[in-house]
Amino acid sequence: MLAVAALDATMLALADPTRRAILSRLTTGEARVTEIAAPFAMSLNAVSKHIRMLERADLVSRRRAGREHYLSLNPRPLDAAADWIEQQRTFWNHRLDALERALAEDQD
Amino acid sequence: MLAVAALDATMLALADPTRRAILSRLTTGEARVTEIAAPFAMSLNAVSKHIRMLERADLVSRRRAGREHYLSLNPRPLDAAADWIEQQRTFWNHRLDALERALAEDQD
DNA sequence: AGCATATTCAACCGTTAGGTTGAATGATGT
DNA sequence: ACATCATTCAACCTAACGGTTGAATATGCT
Repeated sequence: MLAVAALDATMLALADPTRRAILSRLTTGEARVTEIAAPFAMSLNAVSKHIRMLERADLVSRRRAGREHYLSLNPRPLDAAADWIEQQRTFWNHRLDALERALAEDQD
Repeated sequence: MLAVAALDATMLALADPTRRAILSRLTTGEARVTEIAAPFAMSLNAVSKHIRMLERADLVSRRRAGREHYLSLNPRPLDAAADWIEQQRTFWNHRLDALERALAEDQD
């Protein structure tokens, strides 16, 4: 139950291109909210909200240093997302293998 | 441009748990709309809409046989999604390596 | 103390997601 | 021809998303 809900939150967080860009930015290392917001053609507030969603999905964590908030990436939830996709491909390939075998039998 | 938009559509389609369940179902092979809808506690119409979104993301394609529509999985767009996630992890690890080297230097 | 900076909170707005119900379309079977 | 089955279309609803602006909060600087 909890694992499923966690994947839901992760996938939802990844659905938005701005949030994906924020995560990419954070692979380089920590950054403050203002720094993260700078490249985007939207208000600081909008970016702040995106960051909050990333925190809810536990993809980002926050370290307060006075008035500055340093965000950092937490890549662990990405594992479950990658696993899900990998599973789909695995099952898909199994099915294709079965199809191939069936076709081979037809030729006999 | 197009590649980015395609990833957007894929990620958006994957964001919903019902749609992910539909994709999982389709790894087994083709299925009709009614069959796909059966397990879900929602109307056929709702599932039909989800399927349309999956088609828009090119994750599912449709073969009409009389009044029955057979859906099948197209896993190719998943590659880009998996690649994106893998990139994040790669960059993240590079950054950690750099950190380790920095710490090692500090000890000299 | 007073001003500037970093960030969030709160209220609002337009669009879309996700669902419903009811009617329309189109193919099947008798 | 007719009733049934498979699916979509259309209209509607509510909640959430993604954005805005303006005020609040808290820290830092001089």
